Amino acid sequence: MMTKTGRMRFGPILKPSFYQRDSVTVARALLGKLLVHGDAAGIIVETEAYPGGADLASHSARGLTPRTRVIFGPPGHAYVFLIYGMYECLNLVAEPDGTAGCVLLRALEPVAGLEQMRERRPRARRLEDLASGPGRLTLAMGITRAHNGVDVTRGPLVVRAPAVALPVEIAATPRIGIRQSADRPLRFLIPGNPFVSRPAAPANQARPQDL
DNA sequence: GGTAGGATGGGCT
DNA sequence: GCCCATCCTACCC
Repeated sequence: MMTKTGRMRFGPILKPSFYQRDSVTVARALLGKLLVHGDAAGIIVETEAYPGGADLASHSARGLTPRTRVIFGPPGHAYVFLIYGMYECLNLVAEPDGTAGCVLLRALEPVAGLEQMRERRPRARRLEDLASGPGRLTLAMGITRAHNGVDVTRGPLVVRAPAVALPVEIAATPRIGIRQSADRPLRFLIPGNPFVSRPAAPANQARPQDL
């Protein structure tokens, strides 16, 4: 989904009903949508589903705590947490209110506010490295733990549909950097997109006839 | 091209 | 006290 020509046009903000589905459905449906924060925006090209319940990789697996409260709350809100003492990761809460489940946003293809994003990521040499990883994504977009719990169906941090929806090919792979439930194919990405944090292994790439 | 190791702090046992 | 849903640098082909 390289958009070398012209300006990306934004469609409507995704409504709470978009998020009020199971986390795997939401993780797949978010591919090709636009994360927008102020002037900065990017196409979501890589996600991971963190269903609650039996998935021990999910923060919510061990129940309701001060940290996991947001994940059990209403859909369409941001869950932001600190990882490795240094970086922050943005999730979008899925599932109905009272049920745990969220989607980690792992990589964006930047389409707007590039100058601002480069200022926030002075070390990123290539455009492909600006937001290609969960920690890089939050840095580039100016998202911090101050955004934990905010409603992403009402600005300034929102997800929008593109003005012209395009069919999105989806590949599924194991999630990155986890030990529990490491084999479950709950990472979703647009195969061949150069902005993903890591390419899918060829054997795991969905072919057009599989969709 | 590749990988090993360190930085750094909150959550939970 | 241990475990991380990570990133960057140094160093080695």
